[in-house]
Amino acid sequence: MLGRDYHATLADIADAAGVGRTTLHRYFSDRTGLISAAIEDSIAAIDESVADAAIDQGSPIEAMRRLVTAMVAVGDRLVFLFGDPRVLEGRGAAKTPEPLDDPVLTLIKRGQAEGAFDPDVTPTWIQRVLWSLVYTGYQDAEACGLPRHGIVSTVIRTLENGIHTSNPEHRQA
Amino acid sequence: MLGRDYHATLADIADAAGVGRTTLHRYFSDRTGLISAAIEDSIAAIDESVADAAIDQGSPIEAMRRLVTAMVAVGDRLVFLFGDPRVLEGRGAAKTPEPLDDPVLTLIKRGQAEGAFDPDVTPTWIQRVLWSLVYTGYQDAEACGLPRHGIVSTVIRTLENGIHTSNPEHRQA
DNA sequence: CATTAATGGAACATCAGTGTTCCATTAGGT
DNA sequence: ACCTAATGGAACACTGATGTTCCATTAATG
Repeated sequence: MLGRDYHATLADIADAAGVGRTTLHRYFSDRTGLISAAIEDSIAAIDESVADAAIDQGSPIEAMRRLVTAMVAVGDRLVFLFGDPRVLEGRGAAKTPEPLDDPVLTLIKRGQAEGAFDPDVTPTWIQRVLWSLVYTGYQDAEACGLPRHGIVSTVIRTLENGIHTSNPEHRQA
Repeated sequence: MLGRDYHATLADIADAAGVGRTTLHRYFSDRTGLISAAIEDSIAAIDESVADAAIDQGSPIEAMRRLVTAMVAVGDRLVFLFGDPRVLEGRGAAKTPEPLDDPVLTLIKRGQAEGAFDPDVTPTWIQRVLWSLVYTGYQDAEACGLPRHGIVSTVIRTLENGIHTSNPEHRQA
């Protein structure tokens, strides 16, 4: 719910959850409390999903494919956490939610070192592209009601090869 | 300003513009009036920039590169218009702001027909990837203060070839 | 069945953002 | 220098979201 609209009213949230607004306040002291709880929960869910992908094992390309699958699976949490930059704004250095960034960057660097990923761009850029395509794919699936595995395939395909047909003569000037 | 935060206070906006809140109300009847004006302005600016790119001419690949350059140049407007889906929500069928979608889709279809772009994904998907990478690149440039031409190159590179090194044996299973 | 805890509706004060009015000040044009 | 229009500050009412209290109702437990 908060992923779809970070500024959703507490009444709307309670409504969507099928409980009364009073009950919501009984479980979460105030709005920030609820947001914090949602953030914790999302980070935990994403962390678990990424951990399950075991991206430190196998070839970088296969690991990246598993990672994309894992990320799409928790797309709603990703949209919530990173869709609106204001969600994580207040917690800059305090509770860095990036135990998930680290293994991903490690994978990217490993892939670059092994010659699988483009070594001429920064690992951070690849990470952002990854996130960006997963986000786009997830949104697409949500909007059109497409099945997840199709989206995962498309995201992986584009992530790996871009939008060109796969002949190698087109290179940047 | 509205691009960075769609829910910015009118006082903040007036402040950022260096005028008083009263003056703001004198020029724009109400908040929706200001938003509408900003939307109109952004659409016009994007439209002009995209028109200048002349994406109906030249090879699809070159045209796409010019399009990316043009889009990054008006990145702030794009972030405002499409960053928060609620901006364009109220104006669904009324004032379709997609005179810019059409030429882009035309270019994509032309590129697919001429064998330049991946024919196995939908034009809409390519369009969303394009937008997504431009958005990501622009945000990156804003955050790190990078020069625009560098970002443009990186976006084009990733858009065309993905994150793989450019050998064609890695294909989806 | 009786007791207890949880629920959710209603009502309330509070606060922030908005839109308006009024007026003193200032910038621009003659 | 003078007149006019634009500006922006202060104050106000209004609205919607929030957080709180109180109480009737319901579900769960013995």
